[in-house]
Amino acid sequence: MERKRTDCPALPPGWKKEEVIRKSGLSAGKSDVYYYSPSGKKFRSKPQLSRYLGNSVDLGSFDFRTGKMLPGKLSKNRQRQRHDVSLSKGGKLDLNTALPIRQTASIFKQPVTKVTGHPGNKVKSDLQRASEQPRQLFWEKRLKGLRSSDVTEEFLRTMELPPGLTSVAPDSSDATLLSAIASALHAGSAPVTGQTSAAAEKNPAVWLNAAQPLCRAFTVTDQHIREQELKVDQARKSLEEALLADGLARAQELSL
DNA sequence: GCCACCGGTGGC
DNA sequence: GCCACCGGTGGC
Repeated sequence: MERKRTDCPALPPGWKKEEVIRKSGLSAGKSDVYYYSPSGKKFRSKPQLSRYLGNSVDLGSFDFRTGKMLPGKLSKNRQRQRHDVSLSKGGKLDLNTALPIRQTASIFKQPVTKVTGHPGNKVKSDLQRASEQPRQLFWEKRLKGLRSSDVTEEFLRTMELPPGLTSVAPDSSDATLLSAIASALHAGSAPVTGQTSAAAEKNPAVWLNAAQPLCRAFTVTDQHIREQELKVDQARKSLEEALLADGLARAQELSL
């Protein structure tokens, strides 16, 4: 019979795809496609597969019949997906933007792992470094075009960056740089210093400091600090005045 | 009771 | 008109 269970390139090892040709009836000659999970569960439609995998997996561009990811096939779900790129329904970090992620043509997100324990490896290993996750060079480029919005889906106003901050990434806008710096501040506890090696621009594969955003090194002067202090001071004064006015208004309301 | 298999149909 | 999806059932 025409019964071939094959590996499926878009699915992890263990998943099988099967195509069964109909032998009789009005639909003889047509075929049905089934998938089998590693545990042996049979799937006969994309919705069924989707339900099983949960909403953390995007099957939008997965073609059930061929078993491949079709780049041109972005479903109507696309609009929705743009809004919650980094947070899945449960509020957990979605690996789609929790980096680094291997960019393969698989419906499953595959985190990058760093292998340091090759047998026979004579190189002295640095235990500190071995424990840290590798990061993909220029991953910040994937922040491009993403903007924050409020609950009404209205775009929020973005901040202006000080003129001293410039990007080392090719083809990078101010907005992307802002996202990259914000990500660095949010994701790590280390201070953001930017790329301190000038060689990073010429040969990023060797010299780029992946722990730092794609931002040229900058210096913070006493002047900068004073300006920032002034801003905070002004903000505090404004707040004080607002609270005072509010308190007066309430008091007046009560005495009426 | 299970499931391989084909029919029927809703949505495009 | 096509076909993805799923209901239904005959055979085991």
